[in-house]
Parts: sequence; structure tokens; C-alpha cells
Amino acid sequence: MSRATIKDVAEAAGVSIATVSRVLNDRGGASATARTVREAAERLGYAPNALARMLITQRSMTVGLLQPMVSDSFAGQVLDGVEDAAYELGYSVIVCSTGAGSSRLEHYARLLASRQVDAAVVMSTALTQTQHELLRALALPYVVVAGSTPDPGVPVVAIDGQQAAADATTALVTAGHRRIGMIAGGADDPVAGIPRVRGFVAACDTAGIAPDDRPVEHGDFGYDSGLVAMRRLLERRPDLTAVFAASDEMAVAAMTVADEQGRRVPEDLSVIGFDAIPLARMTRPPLVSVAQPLRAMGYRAMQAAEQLVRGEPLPAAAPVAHALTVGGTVGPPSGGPPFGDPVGPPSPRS
Amino acid sequence: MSRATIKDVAEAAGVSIATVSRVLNDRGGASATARTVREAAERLGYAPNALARMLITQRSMTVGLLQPMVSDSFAGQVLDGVEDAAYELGYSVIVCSTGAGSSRLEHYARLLASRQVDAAVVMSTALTQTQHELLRALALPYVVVAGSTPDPGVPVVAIDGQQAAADATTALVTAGHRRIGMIAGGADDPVAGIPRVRGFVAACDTAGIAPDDRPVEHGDFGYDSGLVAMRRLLERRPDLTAVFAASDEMAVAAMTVADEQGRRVPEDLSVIGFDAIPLARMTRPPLVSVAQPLRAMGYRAMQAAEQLVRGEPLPAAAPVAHALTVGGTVGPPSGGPPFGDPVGPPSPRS
DNA sequence: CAGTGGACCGTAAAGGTTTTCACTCCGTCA
DNA sequence: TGACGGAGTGAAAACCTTTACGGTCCACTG
Repeated sequence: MSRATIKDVAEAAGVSIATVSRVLNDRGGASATARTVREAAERLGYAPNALARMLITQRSMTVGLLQPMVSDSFAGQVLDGVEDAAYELGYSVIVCSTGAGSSRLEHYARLLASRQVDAAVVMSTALTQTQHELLRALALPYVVVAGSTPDPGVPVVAIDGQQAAADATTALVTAGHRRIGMIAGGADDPVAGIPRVRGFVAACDTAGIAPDDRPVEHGDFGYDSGLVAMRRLLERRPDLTAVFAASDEMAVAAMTVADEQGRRVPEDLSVIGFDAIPLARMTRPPLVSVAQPLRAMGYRAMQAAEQLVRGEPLPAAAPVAHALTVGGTVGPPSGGPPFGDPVGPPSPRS
Repeated sequence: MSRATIKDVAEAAGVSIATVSRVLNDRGGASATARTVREAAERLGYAPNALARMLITQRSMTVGLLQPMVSDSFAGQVLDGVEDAAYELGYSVIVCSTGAGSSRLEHYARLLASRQVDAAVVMSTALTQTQHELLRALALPYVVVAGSTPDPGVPVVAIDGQQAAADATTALVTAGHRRIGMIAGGADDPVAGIPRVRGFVAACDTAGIAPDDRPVEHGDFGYDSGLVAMRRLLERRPDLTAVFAASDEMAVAAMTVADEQGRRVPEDLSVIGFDAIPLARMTRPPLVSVAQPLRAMGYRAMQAAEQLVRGEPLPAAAPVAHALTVGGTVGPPSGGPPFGDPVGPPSPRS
């Protein structure tokens, strides 16, 4: 009860396999035999063996998605966009969880090359020179989404993290805040750590806020680390009126700590998060957050990958637009009516 | 600069391709030529073409993961487990987002069969007889995770949803509640809708709670629908002291509505959710929720799939154990100290 | 009627690997 | 010394498809 092959169809229809192939691929239209062939194929439930086809056409219609962690909401949304575009383009997606370390990325890169995938989509990773060279040596074209690469010739789909952080900070400044804390991510994280701190500091500088009035504590983007960081922040500067967190989980942790200490949000403390994950909508009040269009980014990354495969010229890589979500966690420093409306200009910035 | 093939290695080492194949697969150990071959392979950066290998061995070392929605936290965790087991077993995972409708599942089933995947993992889906027969006709072995299938011979990795709902309800009863509302999922959802209502009702019956005292409203598992359902519930029975929700998002929505109406959790209202997604840990107080070991379920499903491929006898399909998480949203009806400890026995049940 | 063109079709090569089979060579045992 | 066994190797088939090439047949034109 094995599957039918093209040979079975050819036999059943009384023609050669070449004819079957042509008919089923609409190459060389026919009418008399074509119907017979189609009927036979139908009757036998024939489906072409994609492996054999890939082998001969030298195109696997497959991409690999390399992501450090596959299970969080961030990765899920990007994957969703990638999958959607892949579906439309006739591609399949192999997911690879590379974890934190570098070794598993290398392993998967080799595996994908061996599987003859047409391209790779690298997500949430700041590729090193070595990693880039490996990919190159494996003849594996790739694009990056929500990450970075040393080679400026590789397509990158990402927001301008520094500008986004600056915009969020500026929104707090505009609301009147002059003492703002930041809960940052990993101190040496080149994609979600460093740029966001840099943007925060830059915006504070522009606003003339002294370094002492803009303390920074580092977490690991997770909820628990956010609790710790927030407590440290308030120990250092109990008079903070606003906090900018590099992730929503840490922002929610900040709200939890505020609640514990009897500080009301946004009357006593304003909070802005980052990523606008679904969770952000469900806090009380809803969290203001920097939104990345993750699904769209995944979609665009997949499109770029496909264009890369086809050797099409790629459009100039402009950063993706970010925006602040509507929420209720930002208000003027000393009380008064909270902002219920969009906070600050979204500022896509070219 | 195309990739090196086995033929190139054979030439470089001065042997036949058969020898190269044998050496590189450790079949027929050798020492003299073996070293030469390995060196040549190394020097040329040779990696076997997996497609050709799959074609000849009739085994693609690939599974397809069919899931209705790829981006939520639920799917992410299962995927994580599947991916992890796949990595250990040397398999690759192709993800397919089947969406709500049935047509895309059929499309993907055919695609996967055509790609010669060794097995499929079907997630969060209650397979119809027709769908089952399609899979069978395509000669596509499959396992189900967090779903169901009409064929009792197919491995299913899932919790006993009805029992889990009953356990959650019983925990509320044990805490002293006699008027309990339920925010259910889709009224005709065979996997996360019907069984949970059934378990809820059964537990209420056992506790001798009259139908009028256990109203049920339906949502779609999402936050917004939870808001609506909770408001309706409290309109019907303003004197409810506890709510059981079929998803965490809806449970959080219930907490939001309670907050709006000045009801404190857990003093005035106890709440239990379902799924124990990361969000549940971040509410104030932390949400008590029915936890499914999603990652472990994905892992086991992948293992089962691999055993299926190898034709190994499968262990009897016992339901996976569920448990209530620790939280602070359940307490006695009329006030008093909230339960801070695990609520009710986890009750894995056979 | 000869010649030309086109539509249709089959043969065979190609894609890269695994594996069976047969062969060579060498050491060992009777 | 002759036979036997084992280790190592190569030729070739097989997996299933696409496609270049060449051939047949027929209709139509000059």
C-alpha cells in the first residue's frame, strides 16, 4: 500500500513517464491523452515525490528559521508571519531552536545546508563575523529579522531599537517627567539590550536630564528579573516618577512592585514597556508599550528570503516602523488626569 | 562555488563513491583509506546531500506539525517540546499553520505527504472522520497532541480535560463556594470547550449545587470575549463568589471586570483559569490555573511519532497529568485569609 | 506530390546518495 | 600446497522525477 509513483501512472495511462510529467506540470498542453493521464493520476491518488523533484530541480522550496527561543510570544508572532508568507509563496518552514549558545546555531546551519534549504531566516540574533562566514561558506543565503549581521549586504528586517527607546523616553519627558528610571535588558545584548539603553540615555541627554536622574538597572527581560531590577531602582531613587522597561514582562513587574509599595499607576508612577505582547493589553491599566509589527516583520523577512533565492534585486533595507501603543500607564508626574490617548507621536522615522 | 558531492570526494581521495559512502557512514571500518577519505571530505567541506539520501533510504527524518494557530503561547510551548525531542532524535520539524478552517489542513496534509515526511503531529485539533481518512489514505502516520481523533489506534497525548475542569471546580467547592460561574470556551469546541463544561457541571452536580447556581457563559478563549462573558455572568447572578474560566486570558478578563466593579480578588471573588500561560504568574494576585505540561506533551508526542515511524509498539496512551498552579486568586467565599498554598489535590487521575 | 512545420510522444541522462553483489587479495588452517 | 574465510573495494542498480533531444505522424502549403 505504498504510494503511487509516476511510473504507475504512466503504466495505467499507457504512456511514458515523460508524458505524465509534462501533463501534470502543464508543460506541453495536450487534450486526448492528457485527460487519460489525469484520470489515472486521480484514480491512483498520485502525488509527485517532492524529494525527487527537489533533487533534480536543485530547489527545495524550503527555508530554515533559526531562533534562539521558539516558545515565547515574540518568536511565535514572527513565526506566524514567516509561515504565512511561506504558504503564499509555496515554501515550507523548518524551525530550529538554537538556544542561547552558538554551537547549536552552527549545528543547525550545517543541517539546513545539508538539507538543501534554499535560504535561512535568522531571528533575534546578532550574528558574529564567524557565524556569518560559516553561513557564507555553506553557501546558505540568509536574511535577518529582529537582529543584526556584520555584512551590510544581507537583508535585515528590524526596527531602529535605539530610536524606539528614545521615542518612548521622549514620551515620558513630554508628559513632564524629569526623573526616569530604566529597566534594561542584558547589558551586552547587541539587539535588545545596548541600543535601547543608548536611546534612553540619548533622549535624556537631549532633555537635559542629569545622569543621576536617569538610573539604569539591568534584567534579563523576564518577569522575575524585572521585580529585582525595579526594587533596586526605587532603592537608588525613591523619587522616580517614571520607568521605561526594555520588555513588557519587566514593565509588568515594575507595576507589581509599584503596587506592593502603594504607588499608583499612572498617578504616582508612569510605565512604558517594550514589545507590546498580548499581555500588555490585559494589565490594569493597559500598559503603554513600544510595538514592533512582529507578524509583518516575519512576513517581510520571508519575502526577502524568497527574493534572495530568485536572485531578484532587493529593495533598500529601511528599518521597520515602530509605534507606542495606546494605554493608561503614562500620565503627568504629580497626578492629574491620566493620558487615555495615544502617547506622543509614533515617530516612524524614515 | 557549488557544494562538493560525494563524487568530488571520491576523486580527491582516489577511491570509488561506494567507499566514501561507507567510510562516512562508519559502515565497513577501515583505517588506511578511511583517513584519506575523511581528510578529503574535510578539505572539500563535503556535507552529504540529505535529499538524495532521503530519496534512497525512503526516510526523510522530517515530521510536520499541524497547528491551528502558531503564534500563541500555548502553541509555542508545545512546539518547543516537539522541536527539542526532534533535535535529539535527529528529526526536523516543518510547521504548518492550518488556521480555523478544514481546507488548509487538507492542503498541508497533501503537501507533507508529497514531501515524504515520516509522520505528522496534529495539535489542538479534534480530527473528523473525514480528516482521519485523508491522512490514512495519504499513508501519513500521525499522532495527536492536545486534541482528539476518531481512531482509537492513533496515539493521543493530552490531559483529561473533563477531569481537569472537575478538579478545578472541586477546588472551589472545597474552599466553600456554592455559587460558581463558568466562562467557557467555544460551545462546540470538542477539545477545549465541551469537556471543560462537562467537567464543571459534573463537579457541581456531585457537590449538590443547583443548576441555577452554576451559570455558564461562552467566550472564545480571548481576553475581550472574557470581559463580555464575565459581565453577563455577573448580570445574571451578582452574588457569585467564584468563577472558573476555560482559559487564562478569560480568567484575567474576569479579574479586570471584578476590579472595575469594586470586587476584590480573592476576598469577594475567587478565580481559576486554564492553561497556566506565563501571563498567569504576573497578575496580582497570581492566578490559580490548571496547568498542562505543554512542553512535555510536545516532547512525548514527538517521541511517539518517532516510535510510530520505527514501527515500535506504542505504550498504552494514558492521559497526561494536569495540576493546579500555586496562586492567590482562590479563597473562602466570605473573606478570611486567602489560600496562599497549592489549592486542592493535583489529582493526576490514573 | 514533395516539402515544411507543428503537435505530440518516448528514450535517456541527470540529480546524489545507499546498498547489493561480485571480485581481489591475503592470511590461515588442514 | 590447496582450500577457505574475511576484509576491503568497485561497478551498478535503485530511489523518482524533470527535461533535452530526437523521432513519428499529420495537416497544410507551394
